[in-house]
Amino acid sequence: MPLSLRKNHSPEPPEPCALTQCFSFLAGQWAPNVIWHLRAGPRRFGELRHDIPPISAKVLTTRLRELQERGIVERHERATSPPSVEYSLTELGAELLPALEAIVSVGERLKARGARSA
Amino acid sequence: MPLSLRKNHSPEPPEPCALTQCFSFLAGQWAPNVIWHLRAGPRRFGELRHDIPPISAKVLTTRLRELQERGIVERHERATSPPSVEYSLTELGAELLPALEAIVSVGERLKARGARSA
DNA sequence: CGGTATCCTGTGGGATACTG
DNA sequence: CAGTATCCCACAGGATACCG
Repeated sequence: MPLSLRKNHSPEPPEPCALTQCFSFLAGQWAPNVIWHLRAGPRRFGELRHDIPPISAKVLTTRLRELQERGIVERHERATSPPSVEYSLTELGAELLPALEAIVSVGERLKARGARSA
Repeated sequence: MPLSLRKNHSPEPPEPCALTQCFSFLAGQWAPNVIWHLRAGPRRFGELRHDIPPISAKVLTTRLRELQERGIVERHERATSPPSVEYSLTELGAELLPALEAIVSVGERLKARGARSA
């Protein structure tokens, strides 16, 4: 049976590629971590910087700006001295959490079962 | 209240960073797509190449080799002419599917609600 | 504290050509 | 068909320095 006649599995990811679409919300290896560390509530820039292993200020800023533009996180600035800025998930952003939780839980399981990760 | 005294949210991702660990299984933007297109059963190299939007042979090979080493996919070669090679998910690899499904479904929802993705 | 500006690098990934 | 071999590049991300 020629290859060309083989039915295309993947009855069709509802869109050209829903997966890719979806991963675009998590673009850059740090975005998921940012979202993750905001899951319990608002958090300040410096806190995020320390929460998330070794992320540079530059990259953190960049990711936060992106996530803002995509409506995933919100920025709240308070005019104090020294300055204080809090970031939090929007309602939209919160919707990503179940997916991240799924990823975490499967990651744990795989690790427990001895899968190599790098 | 000084920043340093603020309780660390994220009661602790069970490990240093389970999320990161977990994402490492999906490293490279294509890996998830490979896994995804194997979800319905074994698939040949050329089929994957055509299933997955515009992935180059080189990259597909690379990702497949990696996923093999991590015990996520299996390679089955048949000594025919022309050669035929099928790839499939291992039991371990199949465990990633629920997470991918979660990602897809949330991606759909976000798109429907007008979130920008890039 | 919460960033920006600059510079630099690694590497994921594309294009093209070739092979068993 | 199922790759390998080369070459090449964009760009995510790190380091360092500086600013309001």
